[in-house]
Amino acid sequence: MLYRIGEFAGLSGVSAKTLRYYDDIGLLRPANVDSRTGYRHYTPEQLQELASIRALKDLGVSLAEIRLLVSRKGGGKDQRRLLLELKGSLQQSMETARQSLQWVDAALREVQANEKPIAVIVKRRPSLWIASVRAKVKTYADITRFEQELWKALPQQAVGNVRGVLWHRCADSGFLEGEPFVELKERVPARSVCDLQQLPAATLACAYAPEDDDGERVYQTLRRWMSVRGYRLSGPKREIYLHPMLEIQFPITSA
Amino acid sequence: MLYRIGEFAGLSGVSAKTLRYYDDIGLLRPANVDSRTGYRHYTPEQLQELASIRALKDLGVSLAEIRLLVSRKGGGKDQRRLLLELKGSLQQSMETARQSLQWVDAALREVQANEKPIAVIVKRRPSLWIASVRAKVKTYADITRFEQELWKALPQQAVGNVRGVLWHRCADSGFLEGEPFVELKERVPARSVCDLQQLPAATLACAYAPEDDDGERVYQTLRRWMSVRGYRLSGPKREIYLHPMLEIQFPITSA
DNA sequence: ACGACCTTAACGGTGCGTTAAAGTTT
DNA sequence: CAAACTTTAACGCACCGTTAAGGTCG
Repeated sequence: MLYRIGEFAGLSGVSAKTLRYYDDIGLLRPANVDSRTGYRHYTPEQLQELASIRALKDLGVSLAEIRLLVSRKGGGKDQRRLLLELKGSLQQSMETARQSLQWVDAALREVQANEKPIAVIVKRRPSLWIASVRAKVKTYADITRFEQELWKALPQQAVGNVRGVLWHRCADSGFLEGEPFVELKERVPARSVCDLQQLPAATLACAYAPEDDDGERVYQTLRRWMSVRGYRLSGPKREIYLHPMLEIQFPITSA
Repeated sequence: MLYRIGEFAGLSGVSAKTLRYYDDIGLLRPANVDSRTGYRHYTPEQLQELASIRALKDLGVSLAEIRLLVSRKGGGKDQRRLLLELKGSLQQSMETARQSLQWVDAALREVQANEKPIAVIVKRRPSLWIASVRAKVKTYADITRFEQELWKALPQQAVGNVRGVLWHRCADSGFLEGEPFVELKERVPARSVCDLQQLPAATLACAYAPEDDDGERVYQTLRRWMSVRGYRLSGPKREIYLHPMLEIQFPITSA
């Protein structure tokens, strides 16, 4: 008993086009192909094979992976490994969805309160040579004095585009400790007024605020974003000047 | 202050190619394009806009939807609606992942026990004219007698390809009640030995067994599959003959 | 003038749906 | 002979990555 493609499609609930595609990519070859007409013929057993294929696909396995499994149908070893992998990726996608849900709920509350939701994105930044001065200050505004001092101490042609402040301690801890810095495009001789160092490469959770804003809402959002995802701070927070914007960066490591 | 595409790409963590694509599809137009050279220029504010775009994308929103949101930035109404939709789809995908996880765990146990996991697929079937005889029997094999009776009572040219049994009661309930049926390709006059009726359209959870198997494992798998997903049986179970296979179908309705 | 930028254009990959033109079966 | 099937071939979708060939900037 052999089925032609249309009947097989009807029985299996898969379109004829999909069956032809599965033939083309070698995933499910018809049991027989008429050499004169090119008509494809399938057996009832192939209904079961197709069901296995569709079940795996519904679990999110790619057709290429399914083909590997079906072709080298051998190892129970391979099967176990695939299933474990699958389990991992499913757990991952559940966790991602859970976190996204938390974000959406927070965004709904913010929209309710007529505030614009704050977007957080993750970036990788390479390490960077910088010149900086570290200072304890009473208010955020006080830090600008040190920025100017740093600026004047350096040869202009060596200064890059990136400028900002590293915050080692923030208002929560009783006093502020900031470290204005500028990127260095070239090596400069050491000097007394500032430190030369490498800002380490890092993975950063970032968000933006207008420069004239105090950014408190952004800081709060980033802190919550990290705690929801189970990240920890892995260094001083960074503020980057992008007039008229301010980019606030939290260096993170997982757990 | 304007950035060229490369610098903007570096700052935002998005590739220049992606930025060109976003320009092409009208999702993020550069603030300025040099009419002579075609160079694109971006503002710092666009970093924030881009961050919102990427945040939405990471939540699984399509670029087309994001474009709609960004362009008609008006209604908080629209925003709320989108967020609620998003919440729904996220909950859905979490639920799907949860169910898939249960399946994978079950499959792992089966592989452990050296059994081949049974694939379940869902199909929609249209309604079907059938002729049938209903009978109470002691064992599954006893039903074949009625199948032959039905077979002999019908004009061969009216009989279609689909043949099987509807099970109204199975062994669990103390006795068996089955109803062999055949598809009718054309109307036939009523006759005493069998009923003529329409098998209703249904959504079916299906799995396969070799015809010589009793199919108990398949039944058990289908029952568990339904309970995990919160489906209920919506009619008699169907067994379809596809020699040498048997397709077992549970008609389902959600919850 | 050299390298590091920028431009458009084109193909590739996934998993098919959707015509279109032509041959086969009943 | 017509209707209902089948075949291959081609384009399209989303979201870019990846060359390739050629202008621009410092």
